[in-house]
Amino acid sequence: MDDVARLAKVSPITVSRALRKPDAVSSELRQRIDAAVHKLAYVPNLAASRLASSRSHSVGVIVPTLYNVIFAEYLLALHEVFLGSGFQVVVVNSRYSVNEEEDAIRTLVGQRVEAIIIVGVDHTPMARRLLQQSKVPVIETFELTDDPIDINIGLSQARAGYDATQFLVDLGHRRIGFVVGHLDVRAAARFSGYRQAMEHAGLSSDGLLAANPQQSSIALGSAIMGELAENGKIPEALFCIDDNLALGALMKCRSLGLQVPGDISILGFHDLEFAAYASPALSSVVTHRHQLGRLAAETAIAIISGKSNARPTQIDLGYRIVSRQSTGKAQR
Amino acid sequence: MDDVARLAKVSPITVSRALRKPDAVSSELRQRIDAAVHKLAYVPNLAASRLASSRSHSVGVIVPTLYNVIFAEYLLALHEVFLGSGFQVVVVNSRYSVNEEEDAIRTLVGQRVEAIIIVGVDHTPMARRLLQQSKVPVIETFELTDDPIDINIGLSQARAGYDATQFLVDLGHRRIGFVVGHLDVRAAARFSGYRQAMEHAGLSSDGLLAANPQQSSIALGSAIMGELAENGKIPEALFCIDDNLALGALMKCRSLGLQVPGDISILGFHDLEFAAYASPALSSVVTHRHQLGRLAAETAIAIISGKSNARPTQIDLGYRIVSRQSTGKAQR
DNA sequence: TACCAAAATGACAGCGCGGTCAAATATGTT
DNA sequence: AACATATTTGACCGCGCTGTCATTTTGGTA
Repeated sequence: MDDVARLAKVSPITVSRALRKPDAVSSELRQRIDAAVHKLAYVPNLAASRLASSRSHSVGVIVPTLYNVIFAEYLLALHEVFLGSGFQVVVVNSRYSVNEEEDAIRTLVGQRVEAIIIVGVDHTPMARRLLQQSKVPVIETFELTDDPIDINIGLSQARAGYDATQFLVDLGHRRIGFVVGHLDVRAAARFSGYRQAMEHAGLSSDGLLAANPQQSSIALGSAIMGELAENGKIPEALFCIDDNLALGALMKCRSLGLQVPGDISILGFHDLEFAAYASPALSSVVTHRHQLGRLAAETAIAIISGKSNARPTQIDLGYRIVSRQSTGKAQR
Repeated sequence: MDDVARLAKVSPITVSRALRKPDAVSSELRQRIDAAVHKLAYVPNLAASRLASSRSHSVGVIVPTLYNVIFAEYLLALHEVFLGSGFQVVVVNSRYSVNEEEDAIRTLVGQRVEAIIIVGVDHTPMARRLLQQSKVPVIETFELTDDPIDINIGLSQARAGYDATQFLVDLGHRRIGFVVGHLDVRAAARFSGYRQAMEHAGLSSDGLLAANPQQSSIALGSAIMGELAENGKIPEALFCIDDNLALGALMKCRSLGLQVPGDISILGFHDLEFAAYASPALSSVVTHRHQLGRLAAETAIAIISGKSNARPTQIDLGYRIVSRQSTGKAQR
């Protein structure tokens, strides 16, 4: 910065000011300084800036994985809102592990991010403490909890699982399979909803769980469907934990010559972009990832800038079941 | 840090040391310090640490978008390598704009990241200058260039486009359409390869470009195919800029009653995970995103840690065409 | 012209940590 | 016991910037 100041023949502090609040500096000096900055290709040291101002101008986001469109859409929405707000978005992934999540939190708190937006509501005790102690707004997303750290925006995964299952029950299906890859907490919540719905309907869910602890994918859905067929245990309906599994199962059914929804109904989850374009079009449960991301970011900005005096504790964004062609009435 | 030191009855500098190089401190003090750190839930201020040590322990990655599986896979590989290396990965997206890319570079240089890994080889003059002046290793990926800033790992997009087109030509197709959404630089390079191949084969490419400047998606592929059919301009073969468009087109063909590959051959690009599981399985061009990410990260680490004296300038990872069911010999 | 308020500029100190070197302590040798 | 050496701990300063307050300059008014 001294070099720039020397070149522009002003004091270093004026350079600092010209860079941060250009309006506070006369236009003549501003021009001289801009020219010097450009000539030297000077880039301020953010570490020093952050240390001196004790503001990081950044927010932290923790997602379980980057390798899932769900979170990509959510991050996209977050970025859209934060872009132009002057905040840098630091994205860290926890790889579905609460311990890695704790590390991620430590990193973000260490950076003194001004808000932390995190997927999920399950954390290690230390993680909770770090978040609380950091005094920054914390926004837990995707799920709902009775005991939010600060702000909680999401949907009830268990209720969504329940209602999705009920939707299949209402179509007259009795042997309803549950298909899942890696059973993370949210998938587990949906599963418990499924089991409850089955029980309430007086149906047994024994032997109807098709799980395979891998990253959910179209390939995995196809493989699981293949196994079900091989073992001759094809249910009347499948509730797949996400649309990737559902599409994979759908495609496998086609290559096995099974009619969807004639022989088997298939219901996905999340309503990914391709669901409506599959053939037959995939029924699914709409979750509002984009809205979730946008709302989380807007809430964070409102709190940071002190505009939000009465901050809401919890927002339930709900979900919606879309019935397309892949589900139909049971044939008896 | 002073609080921790007081609680552990040692000097602050010893706390600092115990946290950074635990081996340099006697086990008794280390235990006292760890206990104090835990009790206070102390998290060091990274800005101060970075300023004092002039090391950021972070690397910067710039991608055009997070909303594309290609880059998600690439980032996944990068993260895998950097995890446990002690480097934090800072991901910034440039939204396919060289100006936003320049901003992103400024941010990363401002943070004094210790390496910059960037998608693409086209930058503003100032961006090049900032990168060069920053003195950190710069790795340009995904494309190849004659004039790399530092290190360049990728594949020739133009040659891939050429060979993919030639593959369709060799099957006997003459009216080969090119389907693309938003035409970013890499898509443009593939397109130029396509045109060259068509020309060399003595074929006209007039009226065979089906472009729609949106984010490439299954929905878009479906829509574009729908338009082609409506206008009665269905080509014998389609080279789609990526598998999303290809799958969308494929599904649309099915709902239109068009035989693939009987009536029309469809070739995708990137060989996304679902390509092999589509029905008919999608022919595509394999690009090695995972390897690309891994290699970029490994190279970065090698250079930072000074292990790489003779650093390679350019690595060509190539590509490979996989012929599945969606492409077949021209029927005449 | 003298004076005042507002705008523009500058000086100083300190943000919290780590590099460097000095001091203290432990360990081994004769 | 006396000494040399290795190991452990501590003191000091500065990293590069910004908040605060002091000082200077500008423009407007009586």
